[in-house]
Amino acid sequence: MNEKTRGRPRQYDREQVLASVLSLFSEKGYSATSLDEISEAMNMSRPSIYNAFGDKESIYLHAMDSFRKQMRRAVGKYLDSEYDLETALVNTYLSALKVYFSSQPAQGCFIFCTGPAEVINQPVIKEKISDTLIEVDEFFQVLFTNAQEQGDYPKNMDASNAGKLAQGVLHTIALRGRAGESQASLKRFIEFTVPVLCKSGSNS
Amino acid sequence: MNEKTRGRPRQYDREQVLASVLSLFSEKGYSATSLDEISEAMNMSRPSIYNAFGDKESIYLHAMDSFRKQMRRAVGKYLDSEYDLETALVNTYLSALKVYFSSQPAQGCFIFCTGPAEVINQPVIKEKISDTLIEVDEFFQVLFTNAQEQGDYPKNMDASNAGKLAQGVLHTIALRGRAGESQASLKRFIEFTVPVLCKSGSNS
DNA sequence: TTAATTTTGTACTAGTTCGTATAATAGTAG
DNA sequence: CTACTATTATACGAACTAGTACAAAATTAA
Repeated sequence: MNEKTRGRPRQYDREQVLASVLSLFSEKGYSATSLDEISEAMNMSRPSIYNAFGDKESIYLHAMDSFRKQMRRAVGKYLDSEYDLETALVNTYLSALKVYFSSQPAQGCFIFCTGPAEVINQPVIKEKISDTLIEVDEFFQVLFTNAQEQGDYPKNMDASNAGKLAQGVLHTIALRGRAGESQASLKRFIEFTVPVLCKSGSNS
Repeated sequence: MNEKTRGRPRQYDREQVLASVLSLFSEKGYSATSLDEISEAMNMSRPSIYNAFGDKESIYLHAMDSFRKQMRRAVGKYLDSEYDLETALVNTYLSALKVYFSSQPAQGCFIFCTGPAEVINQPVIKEKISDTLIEVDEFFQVLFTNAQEQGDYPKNMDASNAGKLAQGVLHTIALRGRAGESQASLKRFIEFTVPVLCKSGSNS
């Protein structure tokens, strides 16, 4: 790619304005956020936004991608590591919790707190959420599969559903945080939950 | 209360129009639903709606109450019954699943799929969601406490957090259903999950 | 009948919504 | 210095928005 391109140079930084609009959408949700507010948050004129990111739905999809990247950066390291299952799960949840509580008041998971409302009439958003579910399910499934190989988790357990349940914990933490439950309370919940997810040894 | 009241009689049935608007809000979420659409769905003129239910936010709150009643009717019976813990949990989840998949496409839980988006800027909705979380947590906690008394669940386990985890399963099922995951897949997930919730006997 | 009361229907308003047409601006290429 | 290209700014428009003023309608009470 060329270092310098022709035409008037951009005044905005792509990552930065995406972070701004992600924060805005995370606060107000998709439908309640107007393009005027988006324009102000991004510090870009409306036509510039359209030129750069497309229409409102497309901006929202970009924000979803941005959030997913942020989460991957936060928890990706627990995938290919020497952590045992329990440690990996606890660290993953605590890292997620940090993101969910990174603003005041806590806003939980951008995708699972603001996305589902739009799903029925916005097939593209539905698709993106479904895709996110699959990615996170696979993330957790890998943790359980690795643990099975290392004798850390019973081999007769279904790692796929175990992964889904592990993501379920993420969902409820996200919702609860946004609804006002305290971070301390959710940490206690995590401490209770992780052993339950791991030590279901006496299963059929 | 009087059987016959003065004034022009109502043309609408309260329960019926609440069901209509609940269905509409469930599909589109709070912010994306206009009063024109509400008016059409309820088959009531705008001023009549204001007279009966107040402004848009108030209508939404009424819809939330209506949904909570519906869920209580669906799962309340598993509270004071002779069911053992595992059966009560499975039945509760399957009953919820029935509600979540009662329309095409599945819309999941009205409250936890459409509510969280509005929470940050609508304190009253946040309050109602928080209240719902507490009620459902207590519902599940009772199941675990009863099981402890009957020797069905280890007494050294924290029934409160167990209840929260049990509601978490509800959250993830609701989200996943709305995002397109199949009912059959979620049933398999429930079958996997319930024993995990119940049989964590070898815990510290 | 007449008055009082409640619901309903029409019509309106002031503000907001998303998206775009058009032109100015700021750089590169030759 | 002239073309070319990409981004930005101004301004607009047609549609929709939540909420309400006002009068008509339908009932009960006296």
